[in-house]
Amino acid sequence: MILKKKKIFNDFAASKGLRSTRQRDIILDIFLSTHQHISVEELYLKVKSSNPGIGHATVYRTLKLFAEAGLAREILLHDGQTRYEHVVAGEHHDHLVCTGCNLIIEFEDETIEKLQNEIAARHGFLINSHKMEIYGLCANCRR
Amino acid sequence: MILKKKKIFNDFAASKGLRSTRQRDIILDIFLSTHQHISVEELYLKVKSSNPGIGHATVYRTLKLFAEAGLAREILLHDGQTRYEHVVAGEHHDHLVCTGCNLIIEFEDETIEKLQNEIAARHGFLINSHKMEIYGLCANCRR
DNA sequence: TATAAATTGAAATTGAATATCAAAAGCATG
DNA sequence: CATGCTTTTGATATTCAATTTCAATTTATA
Ligand SMILES: [Mn+2]
Ligand SMILES: [Mn+2]
Ligand SMILES: [Zn+2]
Ligand SMILES: [Zn+2]
Repeated sequence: MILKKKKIFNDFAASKGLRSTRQRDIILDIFLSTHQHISVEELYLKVKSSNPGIGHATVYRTLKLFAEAGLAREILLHDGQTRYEHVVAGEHHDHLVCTGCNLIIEFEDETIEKLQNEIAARHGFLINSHKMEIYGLCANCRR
Repeated sequence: MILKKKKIFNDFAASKGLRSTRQRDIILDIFLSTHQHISVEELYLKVKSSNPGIGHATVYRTLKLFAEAGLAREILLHDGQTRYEHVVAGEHHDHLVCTGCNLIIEFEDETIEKLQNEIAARHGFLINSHKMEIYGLCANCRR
């Protein structure tokens, strides 16, 4: 799985004429070792702890490349921090976000996706992406 | 319609013990005269053109009050600018956003709303709000 | 190895949004 | 309509994420 993702990035890099660098390898390794929805700052700190030399700008730049390569998806919730999550080929999901404890639950709903497509078609839109987030309180935070 | 909205704000202000100020009246008038999805900066410039004395901070503060009063809804699209739209009592809609020309089309879909409620309930969530945006190219921008 | 081009990272900059705080304005009271 | 207290305002500073800059370093290719 991890190897496959590395291959995806290498192929992307090759197709774009990007050079292979130690920094990108490290950042990719660490990104792949994390769980979902990590903020750039969190990842930067993780990277820095084992590789103090790697800079802020490089982490930002590299995560954008991962998104472009299809490895990562950028998600903007309501906390002013850009987060990235892992893309699983052929899968899509949206988010339930607890405003109490920041818990994020993923869900997918085919009917909603289909309706979205219909709505876009009805208005002549060619869909590129969509975002859907439901904000509220999770079971724990309700009481 | 406009009078009704002004009353809503006045009642809100009264209930909160807020004072009535020239600035808030002006900003409300101008907000109510605009169309949907205006950014804070856009509104600020509009306000300043007829009332050069009114400051940046006051516009930000006042728009937050409008949202709190239920007159306005804050919307965060993918351009880093907070926008506000008019709230129509009892109505809700989501957005189709053209990444080519920034056209925004509003839509509502009861089935989607119902499914969202079901999903939240299934996970024990108490919904506070949700956002759903579909990004793509509008009919014009497609060609 | 030499050369050209891409990459990096410290530091500066940007841009939206908020905080600060002295001055001004609103409001209740006599 | 003056007094005194509280809220509001707005110029300015500050914050914070993110981007830009650019000299130095690294990579790829010959
Ligand atoms: Mn997710
Ligand atoms: Mn709208
Ligand atoms: Zn929670
Ligand atoms: Zn368009």
